[in-house]
Amino acid sequence: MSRANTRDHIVSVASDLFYQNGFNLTGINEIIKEADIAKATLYNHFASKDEICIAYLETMHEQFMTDLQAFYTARKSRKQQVLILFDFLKLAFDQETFNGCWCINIHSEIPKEKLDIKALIKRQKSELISFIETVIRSEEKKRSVAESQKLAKQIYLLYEAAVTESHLHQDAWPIQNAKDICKLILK
Amino acid sequence: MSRANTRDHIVSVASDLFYQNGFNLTGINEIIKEADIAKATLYNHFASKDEICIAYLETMHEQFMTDLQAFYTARKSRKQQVLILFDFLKLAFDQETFNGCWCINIHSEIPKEKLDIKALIKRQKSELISFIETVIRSEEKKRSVAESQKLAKQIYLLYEAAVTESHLHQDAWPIQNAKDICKLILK
DNA sequence: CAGCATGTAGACAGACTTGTCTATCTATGG
DNA sequence: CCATAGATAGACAAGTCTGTCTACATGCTG
Repeated sequence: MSRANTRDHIVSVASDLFYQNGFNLTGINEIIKEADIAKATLYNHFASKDEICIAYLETMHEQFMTDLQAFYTARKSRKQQVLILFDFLKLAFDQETFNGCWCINIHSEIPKEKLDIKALIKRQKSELISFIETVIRSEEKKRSVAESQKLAKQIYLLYEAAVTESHLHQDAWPIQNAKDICKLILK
Repeated sequence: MSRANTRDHIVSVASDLFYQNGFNLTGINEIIKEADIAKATLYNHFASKDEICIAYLETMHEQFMTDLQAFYTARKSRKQQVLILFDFLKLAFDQETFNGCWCINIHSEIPKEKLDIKALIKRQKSELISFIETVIRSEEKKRSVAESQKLAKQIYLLYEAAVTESHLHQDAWPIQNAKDICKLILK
């Protein structure tokens, strides 16, 4: 591991630990041990555990949006493109590392007073809604701006439910059902 | 506080703390302080913090189902009865103490290995699905068993999304949108 | 090669965690 | 009233947490 990548390495290791075990149940000492770095190194890169949390959210989100975009782009010839959202989720669900929505997990764990983190999560969710809206508007069926925005929000809700509930129930039925509903509201 | 109610009192105090501040961020010492009891008293009633958690989930669920049933029973003359689910949620959302879904919060916080707690949450969610199914089947429109079950699951997903996302976004739009979708799928 | 930015090991501080335990007190019910 | 179940205050144990700090080492770049 070169020094140029130390920060990324820390975020990567912390991300895995946070996502699998939870933020509060992952201690600083575990991160440095897993990352094989000194504590001072960690604190050279991050002022606090909360900053690592923010880096975690940012990194996960960026990767997620990048992967989703690529998934979408590779399937641009299909009808009802937005349904790929659920196919994308199904692939994630089938991974052994799937542990639900990291944003929801963090949101459940952190104190209410951590407004910066909560605001970040909201922004990221809004970006997802915007992506969905973009996909919808790219389809043949023309809708008004208001319609598209409402539809995007509704599809977002379905997607979010599918993520959280497939994890909670340890089953894919929420994904399939959410997709079925999505087909209905697209008509 | 009479001794007959000590256990209930502990659960009540712990429930508020867990729901507002999170399970992991609420310590035993805080519970005994808030409940104004001795530590030995707490451990006389519960073998561990996990047992308090289970009592918390059971108590919250029981209260929730009781309240929901009452809410439903008081409105049995309306069409599309199942939509009251979202009205019920809106009332909860408007409470200052609203903090999302306690099951989801706990589910996000506890280690994967706590299979008993996860199983309990699943059972409780299944009870909610069953309730929704009962409501659906009581309506004029006749559906097959399979149809009712699928619809119940779909409405459940909408409800769950509405709870979690209204909390996350600190806004009621997820509730309204979920309700709109529900109207659509009921046709 | 040399200087310096960054990394190291790990001690330290102060706080907190969950659960165990003791001697004594108190509320309840017969 | 009396016996007992349950409550009390709080010490104790062993561990963990986050963040600070020191003296030294090492990798990188000019």
